[in-house]
Amino acid sequence: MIGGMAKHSHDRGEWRQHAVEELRRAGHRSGGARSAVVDLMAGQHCCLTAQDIFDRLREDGTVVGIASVYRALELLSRMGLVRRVDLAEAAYYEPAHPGGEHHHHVVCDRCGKVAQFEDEALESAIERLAGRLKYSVAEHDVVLRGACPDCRRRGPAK
Amino acid sequence: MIGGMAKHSHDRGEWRQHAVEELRRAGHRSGGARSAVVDLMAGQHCCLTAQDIFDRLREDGTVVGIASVYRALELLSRMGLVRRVDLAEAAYYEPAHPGGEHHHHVVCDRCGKVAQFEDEALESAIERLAGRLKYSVAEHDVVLRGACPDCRRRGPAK
DNA sequence: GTCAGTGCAAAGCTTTTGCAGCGCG
DNA sequence: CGCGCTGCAAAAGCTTTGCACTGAC
Repeated sequence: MIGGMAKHSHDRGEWRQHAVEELRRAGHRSGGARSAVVDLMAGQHCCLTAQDIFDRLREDGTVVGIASVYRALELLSRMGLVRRVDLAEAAYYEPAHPGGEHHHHVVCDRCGKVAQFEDEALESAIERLAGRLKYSVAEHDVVLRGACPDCRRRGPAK
Repeated sequence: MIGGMAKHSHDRGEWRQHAVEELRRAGHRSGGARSAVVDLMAGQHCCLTAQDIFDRLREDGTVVGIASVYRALELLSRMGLVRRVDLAEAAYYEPAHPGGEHHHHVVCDRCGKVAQFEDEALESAIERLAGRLKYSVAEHDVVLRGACPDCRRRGPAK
């Protein structure tokens, strides 16, 4: 359940279609840069930085301005279509699935590798706790930090 | 290792003394800027940005370079004496209490106000979940986002 | 006396913004 | 054909780094 196994019930096209539809419904036109970002994001199950997205698009031969990548992510994020996760180095973005499907992240202290996990007990603890706060809680993020299996095996740091 | 049991009432001086001691024990000399940061942090129970610290020190008549504030926080953070919390706008720092006393944060989407909470059930959910991961988890952060009581009362956003 | 700690200024990064031109609808 | 989308370049934060100087030990 950690690394790269894509075992989501959602297939990529589903999210892509949903996103495109929502964008149009909100009155947005379909330009090249944002479409490219949406297409790329549709193939992701975990998080990428704006720079990652910019680089991957370029590798694929789709050259866009990085400002447009940021603008697209900002819009998608504001519309709830992507989720933004702020880590120390930069902001990461990943497709948000409407069904409430939902994961969080573990970051390796040493090499920076990010993995994801899901946990039902965690979610319900947060839900219950949120009900007791004076804030009306809309979202949440959990970030764990530690040593990934590789770094762990390589022995204590430094 | 993760959760604490009850909440200790640490007084400020206790943390300050502990920090000073640890610093000396690690072979660090005692300069003006870092001491000022330690003194200020000792009086905090929740998080401040580097800029906040810089400003408050200046208000108190203690003028230091902001680079020194960052250097002090980086060191204290690396030594586990302060905890660093990365939010969208900037990094926040707060004293870390050795006893495992431990809280998390709720951020208002609208006005940015940060509050804190503790939850035993949350801590143990995280502890249990961490045991199942391939990473060896050392730390964790939980950030909730939503509307604070004031913004909530002021009615739906925008 | 040495060398860690400090301040200032400059540089580095990520992210945002201004603006002119292009092209979707 | 108007206005939203885009790219470029410049600007705007936050944070780090280079360097010379000061002061703790």
